[in-house]
Formats: sequence, structure tokens, C-alpha cells
Amino acid sequence: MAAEPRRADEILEVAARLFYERGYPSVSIRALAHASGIQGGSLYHHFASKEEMLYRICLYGSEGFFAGLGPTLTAGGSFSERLQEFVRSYVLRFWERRYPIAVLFRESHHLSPAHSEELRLVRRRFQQRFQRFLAEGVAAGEFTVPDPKVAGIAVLDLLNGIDNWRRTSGRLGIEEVAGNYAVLVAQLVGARSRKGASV
Amino acid sequence: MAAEPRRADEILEVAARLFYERGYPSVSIRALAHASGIQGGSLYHHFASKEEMLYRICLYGSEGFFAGLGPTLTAGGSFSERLQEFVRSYVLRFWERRYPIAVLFRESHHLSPAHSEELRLVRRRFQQRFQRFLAEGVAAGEFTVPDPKVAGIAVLDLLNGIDNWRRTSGRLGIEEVAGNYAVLVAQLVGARSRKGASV
DNA sequence: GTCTATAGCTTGATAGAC
DNA sequence: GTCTATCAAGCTATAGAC
Repeated sequence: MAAEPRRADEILEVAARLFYERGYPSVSIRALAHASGIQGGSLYHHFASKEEMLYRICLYGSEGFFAGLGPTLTAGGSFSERLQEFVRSYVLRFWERRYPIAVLFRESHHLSPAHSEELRLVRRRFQQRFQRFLAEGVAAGEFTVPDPKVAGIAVLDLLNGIDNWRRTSGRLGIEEVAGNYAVLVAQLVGARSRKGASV
Repeated sequence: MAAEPRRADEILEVAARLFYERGYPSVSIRALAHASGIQGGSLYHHFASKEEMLYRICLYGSEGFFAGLGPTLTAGGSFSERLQEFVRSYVLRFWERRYPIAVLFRESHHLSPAHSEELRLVRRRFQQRFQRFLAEGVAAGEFTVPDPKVAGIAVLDLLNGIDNWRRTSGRLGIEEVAGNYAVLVAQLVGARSRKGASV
């Protein structure tokens, strides 16, 4: 990735789009090569296998995304304020990298067991980090949910659903969608300011 | 489906599970046959093609599910009460038929264009029906959301996420999960009783 | 770094016996 | 209703020329 980055990354960007649209097993080596303007055999100069292509796409989707969201949960401000920033940041980052991230979420079970497990753990740790944040908010009296673990999964599922329905031609800009979701998630967790006033 | 229902339906039940676990393109005719204890060629006595198997599974997932949920939105009671019953019913029905329904949601783009479009329309009409319900609840002063269309999609995405994380061995029974989600969704839409008291 | 050619295998589907 | 045998096509990956 450092030695000869450019051509390989161009190919992976095209491949991410194809895996996103048709699913990993339905995209042949020939189709991947054709979309990059080369022949099938030439791909093996850049990658050892089709699985390696999927792995590097998933890794790119994972890198930065989960790690970049962590700080929003530990920044200053009330739990409600931090949650708002988390949601806003999640939506914008997700949308920006939606092809590799959606491929990570939907196709990573086609990876080798080792690669699949590696990526699953990163995601799992992130989910747990978010669930802990909600539990802390409940303990602090800012959030009200029946079960922070269920609520955490529900929020993340809701956010991940964006790429199922939003189109670039949509009625709302991505900033508006982010603002909308920030309000909905705040209501979902029963957020109220520390002053005690109902939201 | 009425003339010679039994054997074909047994095969489809096994097939739904396999498509659910591995994805349609990754399940071969031979694998489908093996899981039903017969040979590959024998499947073509029951089905004209692999695509027909997928179609009938998706159709089974769709049938009853969407139509059965409609009445909960038009039943008696306040908007909040109807929403509670909708969510409860959604979770229980979804879980009961999770293999064919998840296959419908995740794999129907592998159908022929005509079949895919047919099922897409049924789902789309259901989504719109639910969005209209939320808009009416907002107009009646029972719900508060920034945009009923976005809120509707968000709620359905949240509910559909269940099969991503719940296992039959899970900590909570499906009834508990349903109750949990009913509370979360009520909070998400800002539900308050007609008396005006904050939930 | 890309090409052509091809090995080795699996795929969905068909034909015909029983 | 299930079997065996098989076809034609497509698949991933490799080899070697340029």
C-alpha cells in the first residue's frame, strides 16, 4: 500500500463500487478487470487473489471510520451534546465512504476466516464502546432507555440503514439527513439536558 | 403451490436457510439438493430454475408479512397505542419468518427484473403507508419528528436490524426484545399521550 | 505493467433410464 | 420423483511473452 499505491488503489476504488452494487460473489475477475480497462490476468500483478481485493477494501472502510468516531464520545460537553456530534459525524463519514463501508458490513463474511474475524472484532469493540457510552448517559440521568445494549444496537442499525434508501439525487442534502438523524437519535435515547428540562 | 405443495415447500424451507446464511449466488444447485437429501438434477422436477426457488422464497416472505401489519395501523386506539402494537407485531412476525424475510430484503436484487420490481413495489407501498401513519400522528399532535418520511425509514431500518444481531441463544426472549423496541420507537417519534403528558 | 492463452474446476441446466 | 451422466459456459488463477 506504501510501495506502489496509486494504480492498485484506483482499481480498488472501482472494485468497491462493483462489490457494493452486485455483491462480491457476483463480480468476476473479468468484470473487475474490464471496469479498470485491463485484462483479467493483469490484476494478479497487483493482488494475489480476489479475496485480497475484498480484504483491502474492507480494511479501508474500517480504518479511520471506527477510530475517528471514538473521540466524539469522549470530547467535552454533556452526554446529549456528545451524542449529537457522534451521530452527525457518523452520517457524514459513512456517506463519504459508503462503498467500502457498506462492503465491509455486507460482504465481509466472504473473506477468509482469519480476515473476517479480525474485522468483526474491530466492529464489535466499537459497538461495545457505544453501548457503554449510552449506559453512562443513563447513569448520569441524561438518557432513558430500557436496555442500553439493545438501544445501542438499534441506533447503529438505524444509522447504517442510510445507504439502503438515500440517493445522491435525494430531496435532502446529506447535512440535512445528519441533522434529522441527530434529532431522532436524541429522542430515541430519551435525551434531556442536565438542567432537567424535557427535550 | 396448491397442486403439489409438500415436497416443494420442504425444499424451499431448507433453501431459505441456505440463502440466508451464505447468500444466493454462493449456494449451488448441488448444495441445495444435498441439503434436501437428493441429487442436483432432481430439483428440476420441482422448480424450473434456481431463480424460481429464490422468487418463491421471497414471495413467501412478503406474503402475509406486510399485509398483516397494515391493520395494526388502522385499528382503534391512539396513534401511540397503534404504534406500540405495530412494533410488537413487526418484531414477532419478522422473527418468526426471519429466513424468507431477510432473503427478501437482502437477495431480491438477484431475481429477474420483473420479479424484483414486483416485490420492490409491495415493500415500497408498505413503507409509504407507514410514513403516512407517522405524518398523521404528527398532525394529531401525538408525535414529534423533523420529517415523517425520514423517521419512517429510520424506524423500519431499526426494526430490520434485529436479524443482524439477535441469536436464539440470546439474553432476551423475543417478546422482551419486542417490548424493548416498542419503547425505543415510541421515544424516537416523540410519542406523548393525547392528554399532553410527556412520556 | 499489461498482454494472450490456458489449466483445472465448478456452475446451472438438460436428457433419458427407472 | 429421483437417479446418473453430461453439456456448454463461466470461474479463479497461473505461465510466459513483450
